[in-house]
Amino acid sequence: MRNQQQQITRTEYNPSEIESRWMTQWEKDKQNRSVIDRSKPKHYALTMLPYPSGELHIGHWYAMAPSDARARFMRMNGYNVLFPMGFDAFGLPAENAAIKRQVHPKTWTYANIERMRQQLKMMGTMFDWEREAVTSDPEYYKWTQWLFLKFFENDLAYKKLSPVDFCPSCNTTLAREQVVGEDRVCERCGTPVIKKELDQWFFRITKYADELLEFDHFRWPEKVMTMQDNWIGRSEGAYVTFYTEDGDPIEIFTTRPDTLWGATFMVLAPEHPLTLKVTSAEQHDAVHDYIDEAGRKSEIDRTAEGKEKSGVFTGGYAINPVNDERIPIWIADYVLMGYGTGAIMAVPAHDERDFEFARKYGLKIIPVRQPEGVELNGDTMPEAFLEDGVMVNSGPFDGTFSGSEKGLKNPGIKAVIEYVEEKGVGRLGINYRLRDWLISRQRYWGAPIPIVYCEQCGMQPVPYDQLPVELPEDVEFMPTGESPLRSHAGFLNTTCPACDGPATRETDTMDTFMCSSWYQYRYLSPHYDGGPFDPVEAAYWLPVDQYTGGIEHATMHLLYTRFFSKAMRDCGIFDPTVEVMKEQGATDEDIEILFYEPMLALVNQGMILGEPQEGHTVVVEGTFVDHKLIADRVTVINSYADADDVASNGGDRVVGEVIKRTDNTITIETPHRDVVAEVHDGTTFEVPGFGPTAGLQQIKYRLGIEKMSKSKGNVVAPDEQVALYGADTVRAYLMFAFRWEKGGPWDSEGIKGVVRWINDVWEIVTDGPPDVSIDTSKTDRDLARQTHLGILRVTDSLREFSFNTAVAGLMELKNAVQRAENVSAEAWRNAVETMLLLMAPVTPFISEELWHRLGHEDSVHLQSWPVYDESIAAADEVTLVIQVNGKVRDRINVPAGISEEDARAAAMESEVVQRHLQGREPKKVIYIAERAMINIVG
RNA sequence: GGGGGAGUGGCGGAAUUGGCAGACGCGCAUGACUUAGGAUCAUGUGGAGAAAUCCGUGUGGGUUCGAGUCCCACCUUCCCCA
Repeated sequence: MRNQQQQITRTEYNPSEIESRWMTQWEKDKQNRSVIDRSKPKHYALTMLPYPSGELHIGHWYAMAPSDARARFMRMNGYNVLFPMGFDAFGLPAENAAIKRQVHPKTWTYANIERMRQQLKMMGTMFDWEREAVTSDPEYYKWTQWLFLKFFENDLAYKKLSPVDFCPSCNTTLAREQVVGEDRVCERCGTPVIKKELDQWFFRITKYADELLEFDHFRWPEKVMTMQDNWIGRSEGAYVTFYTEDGDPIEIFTTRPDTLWGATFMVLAPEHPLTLKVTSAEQHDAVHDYIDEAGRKSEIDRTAEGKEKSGVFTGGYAINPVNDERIPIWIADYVLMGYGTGAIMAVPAHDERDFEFARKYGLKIIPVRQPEGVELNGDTMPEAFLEDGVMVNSGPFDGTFSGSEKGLKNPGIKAVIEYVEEKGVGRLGINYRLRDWLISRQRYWGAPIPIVYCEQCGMQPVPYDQLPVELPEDVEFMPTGESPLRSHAGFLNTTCPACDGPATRETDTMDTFMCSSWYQYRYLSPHYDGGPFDPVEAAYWLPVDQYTGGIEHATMHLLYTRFFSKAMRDCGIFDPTVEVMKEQGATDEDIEILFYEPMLALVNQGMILGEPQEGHTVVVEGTFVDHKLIADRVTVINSYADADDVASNGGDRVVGEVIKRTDNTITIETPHRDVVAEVHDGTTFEVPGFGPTAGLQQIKYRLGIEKMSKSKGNVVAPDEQVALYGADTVRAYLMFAFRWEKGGPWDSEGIKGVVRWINDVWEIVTDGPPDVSIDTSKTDRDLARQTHLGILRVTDSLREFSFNTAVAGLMELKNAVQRAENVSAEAWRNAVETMLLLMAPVTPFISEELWHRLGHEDSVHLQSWPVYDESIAAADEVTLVIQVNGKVRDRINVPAGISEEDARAAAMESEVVQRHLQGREPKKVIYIAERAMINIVG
């Protein structure tokens, strides 16, 4: 029986009313305003800021809602939490929208921000909106430009003529990582890229390559560190100089100097400056033809594995500096001028590509490393030898061990590098795959690069007091291949800061990755005008303690932001912060942490994919022309059985499931074959619920698990889900449905479990405590025990970002409270209050509402996290699991804390155990007290 | 080709890191209440079997009193880089 009085006050759960009310209240109370409070430990939680594309989609929710739950959890655990939000607002889509819809990029961007900000608030996040930063605000990009100038002053920004990847469709240059796939297409639009020579701005990220390889100071996923490691691609080896017979030096880089004695020929890139010089008269024509041909091929065509390698002998020879052998010089297009030195030494015995090349052109192969006790023969070996071995044919090094391992850790490599250095023919060399960061974009909607060009004084930085260099709003931004700023006279023409003479501005804008490389600092003081951030705020909040976001940023954003923090350090930008820290008595250790890394911990969430769906079952009537059905009428039916209800009009007719849809056809799967039906202007559609407006777009087709996209029609709109179930339910479902790191397809059935859970919680609390008069001491203790087990489970889960098990733990606790019919009001209240506290990070609105309905005045979100008490959680009785030879045979209830002897005695009394022992004496008994398990080996 | 993940019921996933496999939820089944059920409630739900019991975490081997978890080989699959 439930308490009568409480039952009267019971109301239906109405999420939209509750949520809008609390949203307003929290804002009024400034509940989420984070200010410096030195009495508490700080926790800077950060989640990647969105691009303001127009609508907040379910992926944003999936990334942000769990991050928010974690931040709220930390706040209840006594931390002073900063959890800011902003917008990465510069970028190409704004310009595309401008071109397509005749709206100004600024108008479009800021309208989107306005809308998305409201949508974000609906989510119930604890974002401190007073710290919001928008990268396209002049008060933001002023400091982006300021940082550029600092880098420029410190020789970390420079300009050079450089071939760049250019997307002819987006009409812009692309960074290396924005070109994707085997076909080398534009990341954004899929168009194949072309090469273009342009004067470009670069950041000297390669200067930090080694430092960026240090991953000691933070807790990042192994995967991200590996990806960055590969991306930087450090290789240790040697630069060795060969000479042509005419005495011209050819420098090569090799990661395997231990194979120098096996270099039987050299290969130059066709573009190598010495190519023509070494070419003999007889080979002149062949070499010229080859160079022409190579010039027409793309880099991919030239280097793709599996492609047959081609080359031409130049007729020239070089001398191998370690053994004075005369070796032929070839040219081949698989050697690229832009990589390394544009020349290689070829060691066919120990390199697959060189081996293939040597066999094809009948070049000499000399093994210089072989397994012990085996003799390799260059003429007969079937493939290059790449395994561990001992050096041979290598002069002084014969007999030295040389493994397959690369780098200085390999004794053979180390010894040979020392040898060539001593001999003066080579030196230790470290090569990186990482290139300098190209930041120039020939685009309008970005931060202008603050440089002017004066005919008298040359390139001049814009003085700091003239920042920001503002983007003019009245521009023509149709794509021309040049920056639209170039045709804007008011922007372009300026005066030289040095001589006051006429000058022109740099019209390139900065890569938006630059804006997002330092936003974590701007959040601290988005309106501060004394620098990029307020040192007082920075001294307290930095660095970021917990970062969350998508794995897709592993090698771009996350590498760039690390570079930024290190470059900023070297430009002295943190000096004022250090001063403040010192004044406040920070230890050297505290200060050191500031410089480790921008984000100390990182967790990557996965992706929400589209829900698989069956296609509509349809009746299509029309006329067959060849094998194509020209459709006059398409009728959606519930099942095949209903097909007869669709009156026939006498024409051709097909019934089946729609498995595919294009702009003007649908494919129908029938028992016999798949039929393609083409629709025309006169085709009528009958789709239940759509009436006369129904069209081809309303026909659902079969869909597997795929990324959400508008064209596939599998997009889940969070606003609709919120309208249906409330924000708490959507948040909780996203946390419950998958492992956060993994993600998965949306399941509109699966959300029901969360709906039921939330409704049950609402009922339990609004119904009030059970009305009992009998003795409740045992049931009270039971409920308290389960409550504390719940505390343990939810706490551990949230700490570990295991949101799905946190929600599972909350559901278990709800089940326990629901089942507890005979408990005292006090025990009930303890359990329910604890449950609401544990729910607060996950479902902030309903937790707050019910907390207040229990009579509290303070917000649930400002309470302390419940503390687990082991003694309350301990059970009086436990189930002893009895195994015989490792298999579970019996379970018996025994008092908790039973001794090993007693457990053993109890186990041996079990009939089942005796049966399985078949009279044998136990050889051994293993008792695991903490698992209440005993294993009898007999 | 190289590097890194991941394979557990019909499905999403748990499993205290070597100790009761399948928590929690979806779905499903049976029943109840219902004009109705895509609402709600109750019970059940890895497979086989009447039961005792046997089988079971991609496959094959190994270590161990004990393996989803550790080791070796293989298969499948996803991501990243070529």
